[in-house]
Order: sequence, then C-alpha cells, then structure tokens
Amino acid sequence: MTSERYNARDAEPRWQRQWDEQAIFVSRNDDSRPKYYVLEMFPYPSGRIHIGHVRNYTLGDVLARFMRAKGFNVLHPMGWDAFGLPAENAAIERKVAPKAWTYDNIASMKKQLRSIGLSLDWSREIATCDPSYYKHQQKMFLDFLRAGLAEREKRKVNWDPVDMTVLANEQVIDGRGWRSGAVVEQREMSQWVFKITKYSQELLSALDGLDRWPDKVRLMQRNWIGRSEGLLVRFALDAKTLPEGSTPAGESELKIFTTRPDTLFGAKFMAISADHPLATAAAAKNPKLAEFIAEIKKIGTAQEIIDTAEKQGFDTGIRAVHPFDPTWKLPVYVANFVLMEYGTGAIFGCPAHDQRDLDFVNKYNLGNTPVVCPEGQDPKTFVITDTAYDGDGRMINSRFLDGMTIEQAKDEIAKRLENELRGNAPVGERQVNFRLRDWGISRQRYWGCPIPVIHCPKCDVVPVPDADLPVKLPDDATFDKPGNALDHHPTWKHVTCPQCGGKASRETDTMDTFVDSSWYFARFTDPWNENAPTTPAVANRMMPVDQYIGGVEHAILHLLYSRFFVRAMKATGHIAMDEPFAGMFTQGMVVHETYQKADGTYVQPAEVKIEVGGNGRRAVLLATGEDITVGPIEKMSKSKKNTVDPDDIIETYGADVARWFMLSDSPPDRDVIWSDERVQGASRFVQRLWRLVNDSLEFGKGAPAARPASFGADATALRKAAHGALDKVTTGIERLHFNVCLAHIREFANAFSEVLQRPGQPSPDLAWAIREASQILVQLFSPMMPHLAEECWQVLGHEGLVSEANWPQIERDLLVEDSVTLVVQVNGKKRGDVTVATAAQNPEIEAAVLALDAVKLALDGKPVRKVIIVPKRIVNVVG
RNA sequence: GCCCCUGUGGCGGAACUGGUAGACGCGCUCGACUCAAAAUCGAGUUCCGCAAGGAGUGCUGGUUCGAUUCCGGCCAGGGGCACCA
Repeated sequence: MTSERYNARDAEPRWQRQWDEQAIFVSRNDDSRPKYYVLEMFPYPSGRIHIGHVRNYTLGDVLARFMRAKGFNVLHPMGWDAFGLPAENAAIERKVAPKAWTYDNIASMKKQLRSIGLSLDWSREIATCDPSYYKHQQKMFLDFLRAGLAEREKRKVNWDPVDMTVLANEQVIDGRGWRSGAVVEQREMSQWVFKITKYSQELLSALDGLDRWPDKVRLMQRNWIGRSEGLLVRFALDAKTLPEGSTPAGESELKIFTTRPDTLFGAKFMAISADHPLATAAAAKNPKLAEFIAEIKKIGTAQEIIDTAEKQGFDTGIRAVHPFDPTWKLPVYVANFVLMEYGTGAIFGCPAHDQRDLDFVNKYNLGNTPVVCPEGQDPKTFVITDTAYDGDGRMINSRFLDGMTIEQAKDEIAKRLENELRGNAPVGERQVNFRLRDWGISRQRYWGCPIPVIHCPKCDVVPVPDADLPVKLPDDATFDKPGNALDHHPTWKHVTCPQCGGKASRETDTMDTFVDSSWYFARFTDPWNENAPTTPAVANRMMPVDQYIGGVEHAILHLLYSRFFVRAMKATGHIAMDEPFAGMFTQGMVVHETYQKADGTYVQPAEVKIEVGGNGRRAVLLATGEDITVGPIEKMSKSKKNTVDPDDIIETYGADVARWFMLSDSPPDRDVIWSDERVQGASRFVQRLWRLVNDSLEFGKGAPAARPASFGADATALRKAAHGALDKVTTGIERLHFNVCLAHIREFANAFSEVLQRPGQPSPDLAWAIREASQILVQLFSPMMPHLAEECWQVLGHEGLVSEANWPQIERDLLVEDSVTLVVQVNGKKRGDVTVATAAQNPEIEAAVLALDAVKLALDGKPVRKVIIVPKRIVNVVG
C-alpha cells in the first residue's frame, strides 16, 4: 500500500515539459492518417483566463486526446482573437499601446493555458492582430471586392456623438453608447459591407445538412435569416392626389410586399416608412407632414422606446388604387412602424387579420372588414373589434376569392396579378424576402484590421494594390482625444493614389473583429504560408473542423459570418468547401452562487464560509462572522463577485482536478454550478485513483507475462467490468457525454478497488486481469486527467507516454453475458425477477416466470391472459 | 407578441429506438480506525410506513400489457427574435 499522496503541483509541470520537449501534440500536414480537427473558439486576450475557458478547452482536449489515441492525425490548434476595443480602452486608461497591452496579455494567458495541460499544437499559434495574419485578410477583402462580395454602401448606423464612433447594435444599451452613455444617433454613413445576403437562401438551405449541429443553433440561424414568401404588388397611385410637381415617374405607383395577399380585399389603408421616397416627396409640399416625419425619425433605435412607442400615422392625402377595383381608393399614411430596411418600405394594412394594423385603424377610425372566417363560424356574425384574427379559415367578403382557403386565395391573387400588366410589367410578382441584412464591417477604430482601400479625389475608391499589402497599423498612434486614432494620426492616412499618383488618403476605418474570427480556423491549416491566406490543397484536406466547441452566445453572429466567409473564400479560390464546421457543440456556462452582505454588497466565495447544520446551509463572512445571504446562482461576473480564479484552483488542487470537475456532474451543454465540495470530491478521487493504481501494482506482481489461456470466475468478472467500462466510455466520449463517461469510470474504479480489497494473493490469472484492468483504467481517464495518467502509466512500468498510447482494444466477447436477469411484472408492476440463460426460449422463460411464488401471489388465482416477453429486459404477465 | 428548450431525491444529474426510475457524484446519518482531528474504510440515504405494502419523474387527461420517454391541455423556469408587412 502506498501512503504517499499524489502531488499534482510537482507532477503536472513535469509532464507538461515532457509533452513539450517531445512535441507530441504537433500535427503534421503530411501525416497520412485520417485527420480529425478539434477546435475550441479562440479567446480574446483580455489578460486572464477565466473558468469558462477552462471548461471550453477541457471539453475539446478530452476529444483531441481521445481521437489521437484512436489513431487520428489530430489538429488541435490555438490562437488569439486579438483585435478589439478593450485594447484601446487600456490605451486610454493606462497609457499603454494597444499592441503592447495585447501581447502582454497573450503571454500571460498562454502561460495559464499551458498550466491546464491542454494537448495543443502551439506551433500553429496565430494572433489576428499580427500583420502576418491580417495581411491575408486584407488580400481576401480585395478579392471579395473584385468578386462583388464586398461593397461600399450608404447605411444607417448607430453613431455615438461623444466617442465619435459607430457602434455595433450590441454596443447600444437602452439607446445609449455603452461607454460614453451618450444618446446614440441614427446617421447615414458610407460603410463597407460584405454581401452576405447573396447567400441568404444557401445559408438557410445548407442548415439542413448540418446534422451534427445543435438544433437550437440551426433554428436560431433559420430565424435570423428569416425567409418569408410573399407577393410584391404595385399599387397605382391616384394622380389627382399626388403632390404637384414632385412626382417623377417612379413615384406614380407604390410597391408593397406582403405575405398575406389573400387579405387584399380587407385592405383599409397603405402605410409607408418615413424614409420612403414618396414620404419625402409628399413632405416637401406639406410642412405638417415634414414635421411629423422629423418627429418620428428622432425616436432612436432604443428597444424600450420602440416597444412603448404608440403606432402613429399621418395621412399624406395621397390615394392608392386597389389592384382589383379602380374605384376603390386607399389612403396612404406615413407610419412610424414601417421600416425602410425590410421589403419595399411600404405595406398595405388589413386590420381584421393583423393586430398592428387593427390598432392603427382603431386609432384613426378607418374601420375593418374581415375576409377570413374561421371554420364553423357564421360569416354574418363574424366581427372583429379589438383582436385581429390570424388563424385559418375560408375567404369571405372577397369577391372571386369567397369560399377558398387562405392558401388557394394567395395563389389565386398571385396568378391574377402576375398576369395583369401595367406599363409592361406585371402588377404582382411572387417574391422571397429575407430578414438577413448585409454585414456592415466598417468600424471607426484603431485596433482592427485596416480596410485596404485609398480614397482619391479624382479616382474615387481605389483598392490598395496586392503588392502593397499589408496595410500596417502605425505603432505610434495616440489616444488623447476621442474618435478614431487612425484618423488623427499625423501622417498615416496621407498617401499618393496608386492610380493617378495624386494626393489621396487611406480608408481609416478598420474591419469588424468578427471578420478576423471568420476564417482563423482555415488559417490554422497552414499558418506558415506567407503568400496566401490558405494553401488550398492543405486546407481542403484538413478542413472542415470536425468538432467545433464554444459558447452559445456565438450561435448567430460568429457562426453565421464564418459560414458566409468560407463560401466567399470558395468563390475567390481560397478553399473548396462551403461549410467550415461539420460538428458544432455549444457548451454551457460555469455559474456560481452569489453572496451578499446585509448592506447588499457582494462578497467573494473565498471570503465566505458555508456551514451546514440541521436547519440547512448558512453562510458566514470569514473575517467578521456576520451572516451572509446566499443569493441566486448566476453567471460568474466581476460585479457579482462570484468568480473563481483558475490559477487559484490549479494551485490548490491541480489542473487534473479542475478538469475532472468541469466534466463531471453536468452535461457539457448545460450550465455547471461551481461547488467547492464537488471540487474536493474530484480531488479525493484523484488520490483514490493514485492509491488504486499503486495497490494494483502489488497485486499484479504474480501475473504471468503472457496472457493466460483461460480465466477463472473472479478474473472474468473483473475483465467484464474493465471492458464494459471501456465500451461505455468509448461511445460516451464519441457522443460528448462526458459526465456519463466519468460515472462509468468511477463505477469501474469502485468494482476494481473491491477486487483489490479481497484477502490473500490473487491467482495468476486474476493477477493478469488486475494488471490489465489497471492499464485500462489509466487509459480511460487519461483524456480527462492526463497528468495523473502519465504518472500512473509510469508507475505501471510503461516506457512511453500514455498520451501517445493507442486506445485499448475492446474484447467484445466479454460484453456478451451467458445468463440474463429479467424483471418480472404482473400487470405492469414489478413482482420479482428471474435469471435465465441468454439463449433461453420464450416458452421456457414463461414457465419459469409462472412458477414464481410472487407471480402466483400477485395473480391471486386469476387466469393469465397474456405474457409479454421483451428479450433481455422484462416479462410482463397480464392477468 | 411569435418561435424554441427545460421541469426526475436535500443538491448536480443517470435511464439506448416505450421495458427494474434515481447509475455516478455532492451533502447528510450511523459505524470502524484515532487520545483527538484530518485522511481513509464500511453501512445507510426518493417519500409515507415499525413492517407487509403503497405512492412517486411539474399538474392534468389520453394511447399502451407497460410511459421520465409518445399525444392533447395547463402551470413554472430559461433562451432566441421582435413594429419583418
């Protein structure tokens, strides 16, 4: 028996050094074995690893180590999503250059990552802020530009007037800039966009093929893309009502998009966006309308305001003509709820079947006519007052549509309007609309990838010639005034035009950092290529990522952008596939209880002592003994002070304990609650395994070198337990059911330790089985606790590293039982069990079951009506 | 408002395509070792009941020999989208 405790603090760095020196996790592109690409979302170098990273990278590492043992050429790289706003904030607040700050952070986080014992190929490390990376991104931008996948476009943006920058929607909180607190304005600005909408349909359709993605993520993307089918209808405008002199040809009609053409006979009004050209034209002649438009444009994008803002409209005086009745005139309103960005910026309103339209007509007394009557309702008595009806039914009050279903009516309307020409164009046209909008990538920021174009007063926008790449960020930017440091830089932007040689200036906007992360996975396949973003032959072989792992918060943006980007790379010849991630897994967060003092201030877990007594748990502040309120379990955050520092955990318990804890208890896709008791439980298990392996050494001593020809009952039982665990853990890892895997490992360890506690010397065959069992045990937990596994592997006398050992072969024969215990039920209630030979036939089983006293008792003399036998599971006697 | 997911002991959770509900762990209780504590080991731990037995997977109906699993309705919690025409 060993009395020595396993010392993680000594062992872990030792094995990490060994792995490093032998470079065993370096993946070679010329490796002929089948590849397996495991990738965790790369971190932003904030300066410190947080516990969520530990979970993320541990999940990936288990898979990487397992697949490596299974004989795959595993690619498991790591890098840094290194551009972004915090570096500039640090520059402002602490007067350090963004570059220096970022690289310092990378250095310290890399050290932390190493201490977790991850099997990463650091030879492929990339940082997106490095010119050797963003140079290629600039190249691709130019390629996209040439391919029509990048464009300059006037757009409405969120403008922070204090920080003088455009903000992403995510950076606008309650209508105010997240840093400055200033009310955000809507501004029209020229922006660079990627034409993601060119792929709307494809990005949508291809989701069906991503069968190793969570349904939830696919659904979110589906909704985000937001396909809707409908009809584009050109309403003629009554010329008499148009404002004089301000009606160019294009405005003599009003185009609307609708998904409910069936309700056309229920129309009561038309509504157009305040930004609609017709609104602008009408406002030019109508000061009151102009005032109204100015008023509603002032209302920002703040969600709260939009939610509570009343539906408002202003009658322009213009009248639209119903497409099926030239005498039917509909008033055209400017309304605050119509968006210029969606559809045509104009709608027709059918109040009876749309709640928003109903609210509108009720406010302006325009009335409503129901045109869809629910089945079983008398059309004569069917009236709409406050609640619109959007369900199924038959058409009423709709002339030639009456009696049709909604679908038939939609089709009929579409057919008729498609065939009706005005001018030389059909009045109606079936159309598909998407909610997805092009991806605006311009950011007025310094710390990002410069957009490689030059603005020339003569030649307009001129791309930087490929040979001049990279457009490097200046290192000497200053951050003493708000706004874009690139724009303020005294010399950087002043250049000569590559086309005419005249004075010109660089684009000072940089790319959204989501661009950086949209292709890094492809760069990892050959980060050494200085001439091109990828080496297509290599990228095509190593991609797609077989298993991508990250937080669900990236379900839409990052994952959708990447899917677009790879398609754009395909279109420009950098890769030959559509989808970057064959398998996607979204892991849950690490959460923790919160602790609050009586005055409401939060205290850290380390300052609190939990006392468990007869009347439940009580928390006490260590320093003063005062009572602490245990609050709800929440996502770890600095403000709630419910964080745990990975360094502390590794220092106290070791990386293996942290890793084991992260994998146990909760399924990986759910939140895991950090609990000190459970961490200690993991720690106890580490010591238990260490003792078990050391003990087994002694018991295994008498084992013959060669595998015995036959095994006794004890040895067979142990071998069954070992191979059974091996089988379950193997399939468990493949399915990422790590929590269940760990339970099976513990179960096996329990069974194993029971064998070792038996008195006396084991027989040679049992000794051999013990030796086999200890080896399997160590290999089973090696993906989760690699340091302990190496230490145990060495103790067991193996020469090489367990990290390089092949996954043990399962002996399937051992998984087959020759007898089986069937549960016996009478009328669905368990009354006992019966053990029969696996090969036993049904009549035999039935006889054995009916002979049971418990069965006779439960039947209570009633005749047996039926006996249901489910092979290897259950027998149900129906009486 | 629309869409989606989840509800299992004191707690985290397990249960393959309907077949012994509660694996495994945490906590707790009792016991062994110890002068004592820690560590370790053993026993117990869904609820009611001394027991036999009964009840039990959010609630409520249904399908089935049999339902945590399938179907309908409701309740609770969480997430996504949101003037999307």
